[in-house]
Amino acid sequence: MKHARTANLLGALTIALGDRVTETTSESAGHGAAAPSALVTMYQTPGLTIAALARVLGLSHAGTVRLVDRLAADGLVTRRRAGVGAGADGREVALHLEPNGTRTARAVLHARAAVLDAALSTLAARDVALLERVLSRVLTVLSTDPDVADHICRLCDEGACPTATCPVEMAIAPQR
Amino acid sequence: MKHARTANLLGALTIALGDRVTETTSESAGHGAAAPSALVTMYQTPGLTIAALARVLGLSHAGTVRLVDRLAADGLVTRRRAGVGAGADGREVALHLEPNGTRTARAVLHARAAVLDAALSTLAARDVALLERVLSRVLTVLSTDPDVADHICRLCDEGACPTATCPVEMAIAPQR
DNA sequence: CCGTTCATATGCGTGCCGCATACACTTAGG
DNA sequence: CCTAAGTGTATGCGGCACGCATATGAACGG
Repeated sequence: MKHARTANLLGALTIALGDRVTETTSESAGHGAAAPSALVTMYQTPGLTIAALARVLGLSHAGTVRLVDRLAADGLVTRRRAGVGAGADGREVALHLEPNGTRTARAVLHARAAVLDAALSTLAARDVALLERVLSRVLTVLSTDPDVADHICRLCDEGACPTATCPVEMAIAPQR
Repeated sequence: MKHARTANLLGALTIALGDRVTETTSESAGHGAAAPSALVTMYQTPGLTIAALARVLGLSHAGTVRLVDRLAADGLVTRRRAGVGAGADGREVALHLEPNGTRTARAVLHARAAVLDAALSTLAARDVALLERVLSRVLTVLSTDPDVADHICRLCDEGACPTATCPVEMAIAPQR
């Protein structure tokens, strides 16, 4: 415990922001805590299979099936047959957002960004830049393999942080 | 969205650390996600009532009753009659940790600190000091009233961050 | 063809929560 | 006092979301 006080403050911030992000994104999506991540993931990676989505979300396959059921019942998501081309696998399902789902995913990203931006609102520009550097370094430490990386970034806005510059992606790039 | 990339990295860190802290503390406590906070709160504020604990945890009163039921069934917590003195209220219950509960609360705090400290492990001392200052500033912004403050600090280690120096407490001190 | 493997789906049980209500005790009014 | 309102705690009930075990249907090697 080399940095007890800093660690404790970091834990408090994690709770404070985590609560607020979970609350606002769930509300935006009109579903439980897992739905926002699912919508954002499908928004940024259209055509995902159920199994792939389950890995990103850290849910069981069964739980992911039920989650997609709920989102589909709400008209946010559709299951299509995957791979119309040569290597088609009739068992797989390709997940795509409906227009409503796309709007909802954008709303989720917007709600999340609003919470996080507000937290940074009183920092001086220099402090923001320094924080950005430190955050990148910490995220690099936590990104141990591609599965973990996808899980960490399940709610990320790739527009704000392109894959090419994402510290999480760069940390595990050799393992892709 | 003035600081889109920094905000996004902060969100990713919130998810990464939040997941790990929730997982390890729940495992340490041998119960669900709310139990660690409950144990730590009772550890640092012995004799709390159910209503007060419910406010800190952000649960309904009924949910808190059930949570205490589970912890008591496990031999971690006892309900005692509150206020043996003059202003005794026979309806109130004073929550106290059993020896096992105290050990478990310490294990929870240790597990949390281990996760957070590991995240900071590769930072230079200067960067840690900088981060500590920035975190304090951000937490100040998020601490709007005493209820929010108690909720943010529900899993905090007061030994690592005494009330007198806690930015969350200082921000809402005038309202106490 | 036939068995194995794999992706998806479903039956069933569980954990944890909230709402509405009941109960226990306190306090204020007549 | 005795009654009525108020407050802290507890319980009946239902729901959401998840996991485990298993079923269904498609792909592929032999």
